[in-house]
Amino acid sequence: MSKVNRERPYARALTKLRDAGLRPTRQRLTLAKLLFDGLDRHVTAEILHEEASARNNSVSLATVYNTLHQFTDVGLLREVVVDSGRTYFDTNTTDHYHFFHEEDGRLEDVPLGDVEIASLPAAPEGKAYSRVAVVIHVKDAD
Amino acid sequence: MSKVNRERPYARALTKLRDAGLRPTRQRLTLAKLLFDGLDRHVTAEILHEEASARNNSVSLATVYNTLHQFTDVGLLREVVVDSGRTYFDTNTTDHYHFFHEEDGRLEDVPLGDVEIASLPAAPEGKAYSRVAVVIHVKDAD
DNA sequence: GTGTTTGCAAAGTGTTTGCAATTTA
DNA sequence: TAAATTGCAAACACTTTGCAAACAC
Repeated sequence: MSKVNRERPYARALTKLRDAGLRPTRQRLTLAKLLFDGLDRHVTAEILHEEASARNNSVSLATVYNTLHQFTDVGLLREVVVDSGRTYFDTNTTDHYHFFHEEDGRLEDVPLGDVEIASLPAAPEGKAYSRVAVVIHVKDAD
Repeated sequence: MSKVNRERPYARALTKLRDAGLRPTRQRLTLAKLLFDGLDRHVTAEILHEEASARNNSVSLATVYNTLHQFTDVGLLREVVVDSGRTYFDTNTTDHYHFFHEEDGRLEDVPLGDVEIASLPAAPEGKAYSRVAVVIHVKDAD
């Protein structure tokens, strides 16, 4: 049973990489295992870099950046902009929104169905919608 | 008549600063005149710095940054996050949303009434809403 | 073996800060 | 003249890049 628990994340990561056409290198596997653990995650390059180091699977920060962008390019991740000066990557690539916790800079998913947008303005002349980003800023209640 | 046209922006800028309790220095007046020209503007520090220089009213970039933050602190401006790595400041401090033009990084106001949000999720336990940011990304239509 | 990937260190952006000189009230 | 403000240059945080060494197939 311990064998199964150890191997499932590895198999999942391997499949993700193979399907995306990315060589399953040690570094990519390390990061993929950290990212695609089954839960929706929101990470910065620095956090992911630290997590890899903490597991004795160090990946250089430059490679973490490069890998996050590669994963984004092939659709495994999505970039989220909530903070100028820090880039967040989201493992949930489906349409959805976010809570942004102002106190600690944490992001939390809000399912698409939890926000009902009844009307939107027409797109400007010659323009088409690309996507609608909704960030609900929350802070500690009094 | 030319006199009136030249002086009105100056008077408006002066009033803005006085009301905010900021000393009307040459630099603040220059930036206030550029910002509060009656239209809603979305600027970065670099753009504003260039505009001041172009009018032979140079303000050092450090002062532009400091001034934008001071204006924000006293409520004359609002910060908008749409792009990690670049801070935009908005002269429209009322509640409203934005179009973000993906091609050129330009921001455009969307009046509050043009977006109707019929429902929102409950704020997480112990949290309260701070504000809801809506950014409608648009791109050139085919 | 050959092309891909990695890691380092250097460079690049956008932004902030310490402090002496200047300006404002 | 006392306190606030400015501008410079240096420091900063985050990110990207060039290139030689290491790796995957």
